[in-house]
Amino acid sequence: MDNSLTEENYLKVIYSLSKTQPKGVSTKSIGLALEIKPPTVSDMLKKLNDKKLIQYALYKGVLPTLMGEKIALKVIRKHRLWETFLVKHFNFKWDEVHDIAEQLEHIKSPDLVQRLDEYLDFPEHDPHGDPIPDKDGNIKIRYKRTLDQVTKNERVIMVGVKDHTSKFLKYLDSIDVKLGSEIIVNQIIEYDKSFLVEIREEKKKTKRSLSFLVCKNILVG
Amino acid sequence: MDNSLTEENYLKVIYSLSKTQPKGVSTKSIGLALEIKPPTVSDMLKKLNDKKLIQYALYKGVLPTLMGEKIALKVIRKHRLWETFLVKHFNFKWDEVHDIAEQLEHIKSPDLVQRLDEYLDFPEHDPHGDPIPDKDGNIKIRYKRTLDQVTKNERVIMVGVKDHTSKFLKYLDSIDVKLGSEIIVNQIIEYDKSFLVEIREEKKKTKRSLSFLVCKNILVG
DNA sequence: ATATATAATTAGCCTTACCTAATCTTTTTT
DNA sequence: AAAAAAGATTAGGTAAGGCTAATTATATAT
Repeated sequence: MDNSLTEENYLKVIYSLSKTQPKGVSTKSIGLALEIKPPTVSDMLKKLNDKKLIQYALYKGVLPTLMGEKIALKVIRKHRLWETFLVKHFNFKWDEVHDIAEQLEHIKSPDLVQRLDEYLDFPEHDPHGDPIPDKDGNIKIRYKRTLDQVTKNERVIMVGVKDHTSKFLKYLDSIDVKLGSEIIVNQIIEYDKSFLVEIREEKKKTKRSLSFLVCKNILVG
Repeated sequence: MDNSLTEENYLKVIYSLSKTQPKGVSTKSIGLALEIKPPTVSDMLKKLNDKKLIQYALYKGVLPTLMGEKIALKVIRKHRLWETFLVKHFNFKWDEVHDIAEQLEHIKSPDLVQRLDEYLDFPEHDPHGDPIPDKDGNIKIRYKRTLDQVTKNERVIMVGVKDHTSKFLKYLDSIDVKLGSEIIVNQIIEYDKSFLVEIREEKKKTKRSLSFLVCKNILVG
């Protein structure tokens, strides 16, 4: 009845990759994401297909079925709720919670998830701004741009990150960019596509130069 | 370096059983506790012995080494901290937390355990009255009797249970016996060794008859 | 349109953690 | 003290989830 930890991880990754590979997720990309060699992935795809959790035809990419998507969303929901919990109640930093949540997301107890959700007062986003699916798997996707798509003199709010690595998150900390920060694009340098911005917090206003790569990984709305 | 979930479960059970089988824990009892057949247990004992986590000689009982005990105590510490957390913060009942804690106890993050301990303000006992080992594995064992060892007219405090099954815990709920309850032994019925007691809470005083089996499973101090 | 490169799958193995059936050891009974 | 019973271990097998090497499909480039 229940899925193994390994199956859950495959479904989560397939679900996530399907957002950028909507025609079918490649064996290779799954292997890369899970750090598992392609032949092993092939075996598991057969298994998940037999269980009707993914749609799979030999040599074609895979996509989750409704069932598979539901399971993936449950795991993602738990992951994001736990991350929120760790940051809000245990004072972890946003760059410290991923690995722990990666373990906690596999705890099996619907009752526990429900109470966790209640304890957090039904949050809609995790500490990185990612939306938290509700208990029925509904996920609110609001339209977002990356900062590099913003035009000169626009004023936007930082609402998420695309790069979740600790390195990137710590860099954002160091330049005082956080969820909710107000960013005004003062100038765009044509030569390297870097942005000169003003970051506004409660009181502070800081001028910064942000590289194209950094802008590409900041979600604003 | 790290131990598998399975190894942790063996070490935990061997440690616990060593308290009642101090000369050496039998293969059979380990199998019964873990619901695993004796040949499987034999295999694992060899493995744990090779890792120097238990002392083992063929056909003799086993005992944890210092290393093994340390690992067991870490797992037990996590189990009891999580149980405490679930009851205190997520409003679970004391009979609902065991299975969830059985999963949570294997989450690997020393940092998380530390913050959990802090969040709970360094509790000394879990919701069943069992002592929680500190971060160095020290465990405060206070002398305890079971209620059946109490003599007539003595006044004692309920401090724990020996039977941790949901059935027993729910029975105690139903007769309003909880940690901290004051129990006065009014009479001991010779025929069936049942106890007539008075249970005192804040205001309430209730007279009850407790069977010998029930008394055997209530710890008082 | 074919040759080449890339990606995916099959074949064959390994380890972990289980199992049953058979074979010791040890303990208990008589 | 020998026989019987109980307990433990060995032998051989299974499923899950990994791997490498070899093969087969598909995609890309000339």
